[in-house]
Amino acid sequence: MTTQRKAPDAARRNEAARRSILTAALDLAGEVGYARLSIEAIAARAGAGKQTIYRWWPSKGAVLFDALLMLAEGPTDEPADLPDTGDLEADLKTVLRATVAELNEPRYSEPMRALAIEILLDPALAADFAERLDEPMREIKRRRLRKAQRAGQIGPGVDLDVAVDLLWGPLKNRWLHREGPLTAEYADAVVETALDGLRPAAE
Amino acid sequence: MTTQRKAPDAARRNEAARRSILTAALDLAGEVGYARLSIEAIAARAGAGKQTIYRWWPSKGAVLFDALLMLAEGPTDEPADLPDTGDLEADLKTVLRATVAELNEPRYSEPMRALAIEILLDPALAADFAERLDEPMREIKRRRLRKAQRAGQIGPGVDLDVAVDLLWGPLKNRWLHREGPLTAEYADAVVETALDGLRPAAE
DNA sequence: ACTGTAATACGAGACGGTCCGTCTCGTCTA
DNA sequence: TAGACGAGACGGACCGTCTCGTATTACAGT
Repeated sequence: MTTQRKAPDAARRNEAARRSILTAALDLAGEVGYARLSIEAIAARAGAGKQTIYRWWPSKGAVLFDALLMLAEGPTDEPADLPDTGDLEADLKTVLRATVAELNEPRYSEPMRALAIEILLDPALAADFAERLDEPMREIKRRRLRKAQRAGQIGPGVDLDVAVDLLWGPLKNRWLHREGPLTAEYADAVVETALDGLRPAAE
Repeated sequence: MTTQRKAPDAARRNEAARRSILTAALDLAGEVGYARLSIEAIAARAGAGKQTIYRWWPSKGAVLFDALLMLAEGPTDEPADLPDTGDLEADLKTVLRATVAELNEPRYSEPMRALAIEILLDPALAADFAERLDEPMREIKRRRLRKAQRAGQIGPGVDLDVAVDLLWGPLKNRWLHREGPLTAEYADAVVETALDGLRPAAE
């Protein structure tokens, strides 16, 4: 008794169909938003049968996930490491400003928002996303902060996970909940306030 | 030509039906989660007709919103102001620990999560929520921080909106995205780190 | 290398199911 | 007597599964 009902043959997979499905998912997510995004519409737009989608992806969210991975695989791959010029504040501003720019780009932002919402609804997708993208990204951030901590630019008692939450969390919130405009100035203010703290500078 | 098709007569409203619908919504949200929460199920559970729901609420999210307001209207009403003992750090820890406790209470947390998700999908509900709950709450937080700033416990150059984001944002993120356990210790660490900043204490 | 055959992914869409939001009913109440 | 109420029928949108006939692929055996 196998748990798998069917194991589709990856060697026979139609690459053109895969690409047109992912592209259709991205386009539709950008055009109609998450609430009106349906697998039927994706299949119709892609000129694909619904079964082709269900054969290769377990859920709508998984399609979106792969679609965004395809979009991210641009010219160069692997973000590897965060910049380290020795100036922590400048480096963080560079990174967060880049994030702001990306989140203001509808081509990325709308499908990403759709994925974020789907993740809230689907624990299996959440686990997959956390393992394949979120946790690796967090480790990259943690690594940059750890170097800064060793260099004495971050206090020795600071929990680096809390530090990551403080730096990237506010941006994520503003973006997902559309709480306010996402600007480079806001990113800078977050970095400065997180680094210096709320208390006035000690004399 | 009126925009309103019908204006139901509030004076004739059945209070028992209203309460049983809101209670059913809360119970179902807690039992099956947002993904499986349907208006049909709420009506069935409440022993109400679907039309009764559609007559008084514009959307599923609006029902949840009212249900949570009903739940919050406990013994005493009006949270009014955040505590001010003069010790900003202690006061913030008190408040955030209370928030943590509330968010760990399934009776509040599950319907709240359902509402949070619905808000992401429904701009009209988002606007309503922001106006009636989120912005007033933010103003209360801002007011407490402003007092601290005047008392010299927060730097004069600090943007209080950014400060609110730094203090409450990480908690909200952990809760909504289930990124990690929501503990009093985490709340304390956020307060300490946000107040002191990431940089080592100046000598 | 060439070609025949079996396997299987593919596009298309039918199917029963759930839930949507609207619409009648007949009843009950203010 | 007007209007809210419980109940549920209705058409429509998608869901996820299934069954077609077609097209493509892997793997023979010569």
